Amino acid sequence: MQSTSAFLDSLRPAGSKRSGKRDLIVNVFLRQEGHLTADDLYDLIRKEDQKISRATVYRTLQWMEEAGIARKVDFGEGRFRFEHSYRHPRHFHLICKTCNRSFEFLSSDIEALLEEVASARNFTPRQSILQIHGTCEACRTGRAPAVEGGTTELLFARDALRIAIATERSGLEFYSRAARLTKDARGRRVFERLSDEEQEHLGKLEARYKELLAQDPLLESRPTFLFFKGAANGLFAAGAEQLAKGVDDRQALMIGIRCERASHRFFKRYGDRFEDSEGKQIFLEFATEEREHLELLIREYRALVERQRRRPGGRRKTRPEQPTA
Amino acid sequence: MQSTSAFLDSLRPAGSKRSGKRDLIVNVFLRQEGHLTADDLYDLIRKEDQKISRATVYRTLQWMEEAGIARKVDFGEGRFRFEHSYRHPRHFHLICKTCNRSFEFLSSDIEALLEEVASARNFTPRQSILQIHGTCEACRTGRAPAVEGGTTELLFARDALRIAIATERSGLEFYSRAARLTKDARGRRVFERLSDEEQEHLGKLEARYKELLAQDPLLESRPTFLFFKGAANGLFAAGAEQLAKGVDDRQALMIGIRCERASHRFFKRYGDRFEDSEGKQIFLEFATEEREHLELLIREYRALVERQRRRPGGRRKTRPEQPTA
DNA sequence: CTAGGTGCAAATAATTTGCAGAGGC
DNA sequence: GCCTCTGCAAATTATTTGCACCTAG
Repeated sequence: MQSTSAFLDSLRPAGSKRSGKRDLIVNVFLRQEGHLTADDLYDLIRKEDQKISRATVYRTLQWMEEAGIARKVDFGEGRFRFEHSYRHPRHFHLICKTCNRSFEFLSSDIEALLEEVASARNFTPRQSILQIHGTCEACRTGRAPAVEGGTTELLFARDALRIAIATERSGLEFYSRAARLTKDARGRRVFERLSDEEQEHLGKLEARYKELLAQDPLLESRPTFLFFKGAANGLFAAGAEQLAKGVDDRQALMIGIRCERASHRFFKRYGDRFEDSEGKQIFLEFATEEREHLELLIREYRALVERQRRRPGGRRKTRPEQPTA
Repeated sequence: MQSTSAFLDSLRPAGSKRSGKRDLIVNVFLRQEGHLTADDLYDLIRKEDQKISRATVYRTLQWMEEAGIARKVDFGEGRFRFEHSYRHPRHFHLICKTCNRSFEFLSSDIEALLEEVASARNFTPRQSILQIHGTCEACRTGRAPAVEGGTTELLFARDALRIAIATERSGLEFYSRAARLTKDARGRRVFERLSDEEQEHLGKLEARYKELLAQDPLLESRPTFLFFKGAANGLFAAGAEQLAKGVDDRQALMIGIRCERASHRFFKRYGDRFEDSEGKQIFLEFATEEREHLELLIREYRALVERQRRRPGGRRKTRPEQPTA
């Protein structure tokens, strides 16, 4: 965590002064893992400096919120709790009413549905709060679970990386199959090129995944943080299946376009969520790469349609779909 | 609303006394539509009786919560609001940070995902809070929307009835098609019978839907309350499509079983949600009917497998699936 | 030297509680 | 008559603020 102080300096708003008290409070706060009440934090601070008052803790908490270091969360207890947002994406909560602990998760599926609901109601969403209240495993069974949660940053990186890898695998499958099936020579070359790129990128991602595992030996056995059904077999899996059923060159390109678009959107969404960390890099790089593929495919699609129009082949009932970025 | 008082009497817990003050507070509360703070309610009460104190309002609110008349909701404003739960299913909220109004919705899709998340984390969910904070249409565009929300009870009944009707339509399609395709005479008769039942039930549901519309002429144009993608074309739609692709008698029964089970679950889930109202009747009746169909199909399935086992036809690689309720 | 930052004590805001009297059953 | 309900005022809890003093830039 050596970059923490650099991060803090960068976030210090203009016209604010350094102060030993504040630094102490911020540091103690960032050292904690869970969701603290103002009083929890006050007690912790008091252990290191008897002379800090409650008011200062409250004021610093407010300052941290404005600075984007802390997020205020409300678990319906009649007082607020705070979680730090440094390398800690926005997420949802499971809240145990027995032990008052809370667990974090994210669901791409739910987030997509939330967007649909908001849009159906002509509502502009800014932030969503989702809490599942109930009883955790430990409180129900009376003994500690085999593996604890671990840090959110690592879990998030792990899950997104898994999705990225599955996507690359299915993309590789898709493009190499498409290259085999495509009759049009130019289109085939495009698919071959993309297949090579997916292959290369896949290698990189797998290396990153290994690095991640090295940081926490139990990482693979920790519970899921990011739920995303659509990506279980990769975002290209459905496309690859469609290819097997037989499609023409134009359709193959269109399927590729849809898959790349889904993939780009996914990585853009979650890349943006990271405040500042290695994870952000991975996802945004990925999103950019997918966007380039997408644009390449769209150009190819347009070119193919144009060539077919000039040299019409079989009859065609409807005008071919027009792709958009 | 003439059954309100009967409802209240039934909910009055043992060892509690009638009191004019309390009755007044409860009645004023139930007359309101939105989400009131304790103070909003106090102000309203004060208009009718100057001599009621804040403490009594708070105490009555607590009593109403215990009695199941009111639900405490927390929109993160630092104080609680209350909504009445009489004929008012649990739901989620869209909260406008500009005008502080809130809008209600429900999503079967999201609820299903929430259950999956909880189960993946070995968490026993008791209640979920879902709030989308943002800006409502009126605040964004500066003018009132064409049609307002209406009462939740009617909207819920409307949406669930639409889903029920779509389900019956697709069920009818499924069973009549299955009856045409089934070679086994006994199986065919089962499908014919179910087809007739769906037909009859469909008529009933459509009549109920018309009654609902009579209660609110704008009902059809009001925004969606209950979101459920899976049911857009009815819960049997996918099954009917599979039939078209060609299946044998046993597979047709199995598809029917799956569809009935999905349908039973859906109506059970939302029927249970209604505290007490006509809607509850509709859904629970429906759930019961679907359950009976389900059991009939399972019996038939077992009988068919048994007959086929005794008089083996073609070779079969795997043992046929065993259905469960 | 001056705009913040800090401690202390008092203020606020929502909600709860102790207590004595009022009123159902 | 007993037990619950009610009003009033005081208490409680989480959080904020006024003010005098302190300190970094």
